[in-house]
Amino acid sequence: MGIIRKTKSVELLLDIFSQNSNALSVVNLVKKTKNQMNKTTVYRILERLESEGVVHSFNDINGNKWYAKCHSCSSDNHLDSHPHFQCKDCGAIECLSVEIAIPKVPNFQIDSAEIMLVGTCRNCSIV
Amino acid sequence: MGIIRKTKSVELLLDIFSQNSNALSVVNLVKKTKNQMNKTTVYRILERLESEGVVHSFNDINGNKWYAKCHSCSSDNHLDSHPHFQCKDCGAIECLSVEIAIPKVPNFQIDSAEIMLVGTCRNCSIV
DNA sequence: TTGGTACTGCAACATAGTTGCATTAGATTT
DNA sequence: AAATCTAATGCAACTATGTTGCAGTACCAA
Repeated sequence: MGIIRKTKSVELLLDIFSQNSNALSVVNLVKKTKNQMNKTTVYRILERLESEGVVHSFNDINGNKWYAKCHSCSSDNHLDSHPHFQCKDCGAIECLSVEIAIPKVPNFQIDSAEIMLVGTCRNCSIV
Repeated sequence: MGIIRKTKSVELLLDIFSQNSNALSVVNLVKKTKNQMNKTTVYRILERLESEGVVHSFNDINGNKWYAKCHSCSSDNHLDSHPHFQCKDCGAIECLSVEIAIPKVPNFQIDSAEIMLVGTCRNCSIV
């Protein structure tokens, strides 16, 4: 597996990720790129980027898929077990660079954790 | 607001919840009850039960909606900030009765947390 | 420059969840 | 026990997210 080919679509998406420190929803990415590529292509490129360890994905509190740049992932190992923060006012999501210890629970074999913190972001709480 | 009327559909759903300690996905509930009621009714009853504090809802790692009985919620206040555990083999979800401290993160006003722990459940790890 | 194949676009599909509206059936009153 | 009010339901049509198959296109290596 691998990003074997650097197509224009791949480069556009990588560009968008490099210009955004926040996470991006697939819905948003499809909208942003609808003049440049088909939604199927967006979905497939994101899949490839994730399997390469370039981005990681997660679902927000509404069940929609989001992607964000990885900082410490590889293709074999998505180390990032950081929490995500979603603003309930504007909907934006940020990765928080806090390592969260996955709680040990007796009798459960836990491999990973999805932690979504919900609140009000800086911009929205100013108003 | 309130469950003003105890209809047969409401009682059937309450029955199903009382017979299950695990969480139930809406998809599953719609299937289970498709001879007794319309899927719209399932969605609307679950909404009402949630606003009453009888059940709480959350999304699984695939973005689908689940409901589980509340143990310490009221209609104003969903106190349950417990984590959920989803088995990646069979897909079942259990509420874990562990109180998780919502991490404090500087500069973020956090109101609630959705914590989904992913692993292998007892049944699936025996095999 | 040529050829293999990864990648893309398109159309059609799958599934979860929502909405409007006419009808039905709980609960309450008489 | 009948009348009444309106919450609750069924249905059909819809929206949105995400997926699939396949034919055609465009990367990249040789």
